[in-house]
Amino acid sequence: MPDCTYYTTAIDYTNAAPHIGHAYEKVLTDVLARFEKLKGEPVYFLTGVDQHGQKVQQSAEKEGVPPQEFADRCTEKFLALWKTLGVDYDGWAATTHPVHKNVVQKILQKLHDEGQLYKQAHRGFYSVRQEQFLTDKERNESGEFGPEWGQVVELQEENWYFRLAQHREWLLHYIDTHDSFIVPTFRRAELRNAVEKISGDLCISRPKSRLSWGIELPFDTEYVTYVWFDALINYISFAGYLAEPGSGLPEFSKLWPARAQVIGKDILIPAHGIYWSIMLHALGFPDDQIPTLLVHGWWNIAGAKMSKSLGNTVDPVLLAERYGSGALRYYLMADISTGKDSDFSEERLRMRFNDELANNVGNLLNRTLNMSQRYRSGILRNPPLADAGLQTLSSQEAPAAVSAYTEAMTEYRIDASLHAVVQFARACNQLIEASAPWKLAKDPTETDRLDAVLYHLAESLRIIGILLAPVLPEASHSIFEQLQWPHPARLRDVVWGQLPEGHVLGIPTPVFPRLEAPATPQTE
RNA sequence: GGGCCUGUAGCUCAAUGGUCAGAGCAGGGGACUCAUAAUCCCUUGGUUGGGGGUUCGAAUCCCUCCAGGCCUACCA
Repeated sequence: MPDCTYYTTAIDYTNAAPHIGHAYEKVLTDVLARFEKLKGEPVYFLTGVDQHGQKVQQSAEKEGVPPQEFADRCTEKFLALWKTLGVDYDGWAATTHPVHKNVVQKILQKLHDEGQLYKQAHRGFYSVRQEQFLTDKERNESGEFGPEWGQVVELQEENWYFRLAQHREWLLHYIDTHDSFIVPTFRRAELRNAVEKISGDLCISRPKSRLSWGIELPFDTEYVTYVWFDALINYISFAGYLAEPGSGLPEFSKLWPARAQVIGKDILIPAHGIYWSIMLHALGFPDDQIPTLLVHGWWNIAGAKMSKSLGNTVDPVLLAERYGSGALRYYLMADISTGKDSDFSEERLRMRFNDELANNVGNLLNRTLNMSQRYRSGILRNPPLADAGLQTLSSQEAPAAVSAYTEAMTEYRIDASLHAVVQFARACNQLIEASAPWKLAKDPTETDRLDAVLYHLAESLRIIGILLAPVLPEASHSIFEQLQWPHPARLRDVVWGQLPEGHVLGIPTPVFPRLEAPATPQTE
């Protein structure tokens, strides 16, 4: 068991600007990492960018800039977005980094020396214009390659192959005996069927004449390695695998295996489920060192048919500007159940934010502090009082909310964990109605009851602030400020009764101002 | 062609084979005034896509059909 919880995300390809799906995956992983911090556990969160490859090379040529410059420019957009969204990673995996290149080459050499790689000629149809070999998939109805491919010639080319098929039986057995390999479980069957159909090996090289923007094969310098042996290795190269002394990277044995590798459903088969697991196995990683793949779904675009002509991607930068990064983070976490798809809609973003955060949680804080200031000068007292409603809140509803939250978080069900928090806030609002502090305030004999109600509300809000921290770190901080709770968010503080007798609460300011529909909606 | 997922209230989604299929939003009615025109209570709304089957019992398991989505297709 590693000492430190390690999470990775897929690394994004630096050929286009980030969209909502990129933002979702990183926020999801950020929330998981922040939850570990909330528990006080060490965590290492790695994300990054995949900068090599043919598309980057082509796009750079088109713009007349060196590929590194093109990749860097695109990388900036991702870095800026993570900053805006509060994605707080510990390690940054950029595949053009020398440390990474070095590890990739060591791995290639090792596999080469052990006979896992071989060179073989392939004969096929090649499109000169598109600079790629064509398969039967590219043929049209009449069985020919259409004019979009330009001149098509039949030629022969030698390349390096990885003995993938040799590990097929191992992988099948591994899938069958390791329930937690793929989360959610319904993806296992899909992967298993794909593995059973593995027939050939994996081509892992491109001749430099066709692709120069990549990592050179150490044993055959006329070639660069292609995609998978470059990109996938980031998960271990930046975690300190085979690192030189003094590299400044983490100690590999403390991180590996990762608690989960967060990826989209589109890259489970074949990339991660097959190539990556077999690569690790071939490198000698034992079965208990193969990490869990947490496979998330996609955000589909509502009304896609209508806005197709406009290009229906959703720009997370624009959304964060319009609604704030907190609102966007909350929506992305609350409105999808991990693993499944969901429809993206700005209207739902506003609806959920307004209902659950502004009206429910935010207003709860506001009315509580306001009543405390108005009736009791903000001073908290906790008189012993036999009141069934208050007792239920403190001894049943609060602990139940915490345990439902924690359980859901542990199972990566962020939506369910947020639901538990919102439900608890709702119970607090109900308590206010039932106890009507504004009436108690008018009756001098009810002072104790008034104090007890306010104390219960303040404690509940303190707990809510803690639980919201992974998803809404800024809002959580501002709840604490208004409560004058001096500690950072820590899960151990969810124990009831931490606010001391005589504690003074702050002045209320809306933490979640209601969102209004913009004049020019993006996706509605 | 092969495979996977989904189909439950107007919308978004819940329900280890076991009370009467539940929440939130939206709709309708009412209450309250501490609060961000917020909150609270009551309420309308379902032949669980159709049809068979297994079972004492099915939204859940099996078969089949329908609809939608996704992956994959001797590969560079």
